[in-house]
Amino acid sequence: MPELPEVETTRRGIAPHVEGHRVSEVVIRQPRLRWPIPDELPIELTGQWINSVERRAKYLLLQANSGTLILHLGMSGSLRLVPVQTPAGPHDHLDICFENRCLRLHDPRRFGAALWTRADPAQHPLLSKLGPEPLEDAFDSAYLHGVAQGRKVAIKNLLMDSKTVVGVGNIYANESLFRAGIHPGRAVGGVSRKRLERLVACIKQVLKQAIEQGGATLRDFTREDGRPGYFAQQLQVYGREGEPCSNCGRLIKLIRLGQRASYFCSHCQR
DNA sequence: AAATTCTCCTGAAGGC
DNA sequence: TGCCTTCAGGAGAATT
Repeated sequence: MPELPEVETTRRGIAPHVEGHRVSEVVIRQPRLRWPIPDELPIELTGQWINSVERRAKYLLLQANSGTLILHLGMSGSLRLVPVQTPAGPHDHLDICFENRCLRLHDPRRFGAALWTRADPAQHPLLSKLGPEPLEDAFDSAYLHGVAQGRKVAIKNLLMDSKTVVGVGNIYANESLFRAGIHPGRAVGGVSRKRLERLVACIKQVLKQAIEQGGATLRDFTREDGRPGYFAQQLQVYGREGEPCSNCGRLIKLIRLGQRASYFCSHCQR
């Protein structure tokens, strides 16, 4: 499931094939996603040059002259670059075609999105209330300490709340907390400033490493050329219930926090 | 206000 | 083998 590293991997993969290229055709095959793909998208986007491909949280922003295509991969979405005229299969929702290639959005579970805005995308309702990017300096221990003050929500739930920090989904929340030695269910208000500082460092570290590895391929995610990401093999707790902790050898446990699977070592994480 | 639950959807996996 | 049930999950909406 695409989290920040997978979306960033996708961005880096498609950018060279998209930036500075002109859209020759837009084909909506199956408009039903989280929200319908807007009918006017082909008229708005065809003929436009894509100036840049940026990422905000898990959204990809394809910036054209008159507006921006906002893409989200949901949990099963992927973007592939395919030769023009490549036959489409099930769950291929959208093609953005250029001279030599088509950018194809594939999303079986349809939690993704493809939207168009003529305004500043940062002001779009989906983006305007997002917290800081985890890899930017604004996300530091002072900020997290301020957010955590007086709250009793489980720290893992706070990390996965996009108002706190964006891009950290279930996989990387679990991994970050393991690296930081913090129990995922701990009430966030009671975690010391020093431990929050370590957590911030671990979040940045695990996200950077995952990006270097091309993201983690679990189930559906593939890169723009169809290759998998290789970070899945580096995961130390996610999906490893019953396996020995890589640090102490005790068995990894699984609990549910906010309906989400939370994996941890009860010896190493307190 | 903060925290929790619900909801969308479909493929995979497990049970019998 | 095959049908049935359960589960996974991002994130906005609804509810407590």
